[in-house]
Amino acid sequence: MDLQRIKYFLALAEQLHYWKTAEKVNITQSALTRQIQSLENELGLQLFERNKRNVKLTPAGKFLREKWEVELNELEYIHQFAKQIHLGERGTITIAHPDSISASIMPDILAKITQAFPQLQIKLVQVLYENQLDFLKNYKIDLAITRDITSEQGVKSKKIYHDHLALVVPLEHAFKNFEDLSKESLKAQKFILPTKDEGSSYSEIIQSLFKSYDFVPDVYLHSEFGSTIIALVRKGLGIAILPDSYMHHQSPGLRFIPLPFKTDILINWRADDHNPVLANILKLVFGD
Amino acid sequence: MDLQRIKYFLALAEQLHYWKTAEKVNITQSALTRQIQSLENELGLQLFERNKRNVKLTPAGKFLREKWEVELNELEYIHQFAKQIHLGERGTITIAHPDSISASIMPDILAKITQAFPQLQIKLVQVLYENQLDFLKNYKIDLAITRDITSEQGVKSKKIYHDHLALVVPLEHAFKNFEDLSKESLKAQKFILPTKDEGSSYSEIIQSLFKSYDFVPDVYLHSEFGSTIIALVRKGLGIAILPDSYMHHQSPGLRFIPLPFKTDILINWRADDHNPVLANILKLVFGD
DNA sequence: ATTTATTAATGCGTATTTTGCATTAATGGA
DNA sequence: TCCATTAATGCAAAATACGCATTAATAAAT
Repeated sequence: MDLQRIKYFLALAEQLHYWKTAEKVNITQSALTRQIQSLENELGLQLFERNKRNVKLTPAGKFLREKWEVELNELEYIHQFAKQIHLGERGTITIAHPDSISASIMPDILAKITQAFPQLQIKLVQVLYENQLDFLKNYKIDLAITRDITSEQGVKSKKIYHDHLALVVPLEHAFKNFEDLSKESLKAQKFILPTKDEGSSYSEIIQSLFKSYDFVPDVYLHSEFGSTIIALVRKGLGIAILPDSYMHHQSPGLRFIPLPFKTDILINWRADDHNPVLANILKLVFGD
Repeated sequence: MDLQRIKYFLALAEQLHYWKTAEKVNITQSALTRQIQSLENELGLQLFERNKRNVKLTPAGKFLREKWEVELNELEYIHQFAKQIHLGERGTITIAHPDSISASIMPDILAKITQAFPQLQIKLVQVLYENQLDFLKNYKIDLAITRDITSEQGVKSKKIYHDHLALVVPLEHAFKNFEDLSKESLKAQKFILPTKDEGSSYSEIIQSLFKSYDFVPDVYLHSEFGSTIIALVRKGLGIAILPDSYMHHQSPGLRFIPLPFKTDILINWRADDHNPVLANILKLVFGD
């Protein structure tokens, strides 16, 4: 059954006149007659009571007119919706991101996305560094924003940003600026650092920082969670090294001392993910 | 858009394999390929991600699969329903009938109808004799069961039953049987009769009854409503002449004395009413 | 009662669309 | 590197839809 036929039927049901209806829907009266006839045959019922003079809906015709009207509208809406999905204007995307950038880069990115595609559903999740790739490959997340460089097969990666490391100390701490740091002064400190992860570029940068001062830090606590580390530093339990993005969090009682070490922020996604939503978001993130 | 195409799509969305799907829906793989292609063109979106080896739904395809499944089921249900309307198995019919037969013929008729067409909606109404034809012609009722013969243009009529007149008296009344009636005994009575209606065959029969005894009755009260008349008779306010169908009503305290006068019960309907429900009901009523 | 105007149905030739067959081209696995 | 699998495509045939002209039925006008 062709939906066009149903549209012809609806037009005729309104006009109740073959000629006028045919003109209105831009076919000849003969074609309209046959369309209605084949519709009736297909359904095995009569839609119109008609003689050579009058056209009138049968009870079944009246019923179908009402129902089809609704169904056609629904279908049209569905098709529009599907088109939006196709264009990447509708849909859901799950993004993992580190806590550190949740007050700096993430708000920028999210603002861009919601402005350009207000219909998109965005799910934000936090995933341990070690799980990110797994989650990506298993479709638990679609996009991973991370500080780790990956050369995993099937995962594409691109740098979108960078920030610097900073030494985080309580306000009353002796360290005021970068020049206060030395092998000796550092040796006296207790450190709270991120979980040491083999192959994590972020950890490596911190290691190379310590190497540049030629000493091994006294690390008595590891945490993957920046907010935990910050809380501990504020309580005077040690000092930390964190990306300076944390300065954007509201963190009174702390001093950030910038260090000359860059950390990259990358965005990872499945190479074979053809979801138009992803394409749109990547375009948006790389666009400027 | 052809619904058949959507069915092909749904089949392919399940199998994700052109050859197998084509076989299943009894067309060739080439035809299926083109059906899907034209569906995609028509919608302006991609339904499947495919290379020469794999077939996979796009997000829009997934969405449409889900929605179309529902819509197609709805449409199928609607078409079945319409078919039932066409066959006169579904629908509504409004029937007017006199109060007198509501405990005798009507239950029989209604039992027949609901047994044969359990899905039918029947509306029963009581209409004054004088309004019946108007209501019929103005589509307020579809069927009028009445005691009046009509030769109205455009209204068909057929006798379906007859009953007899009966004299209705209180139990303690002197009249016990037909032989007690005479010109003199009748003259002493007060009568409660139906509203006298010009051209009403029912009234005419009652008139001819009185003529056969050659007297003019003392009628001090008219009512169109049999139940009213019966209540008045029971209270001793007079005697009445009613169809003996009223005997089927539960009416203690009354005696029905049968009279040798028949009244016909007819069924009227619009000659140009092609509602299949009506046809079915007429067939049922006349069928035996 | 007869004529006229209107209008849905239909026969027929043409145009369009769909289909099946055979082939091609891409791709994953041996 | 070869082979098997499989979606896409060129082409001719079949099916379907369409428009034009005509027909037949009927309501309105005379």
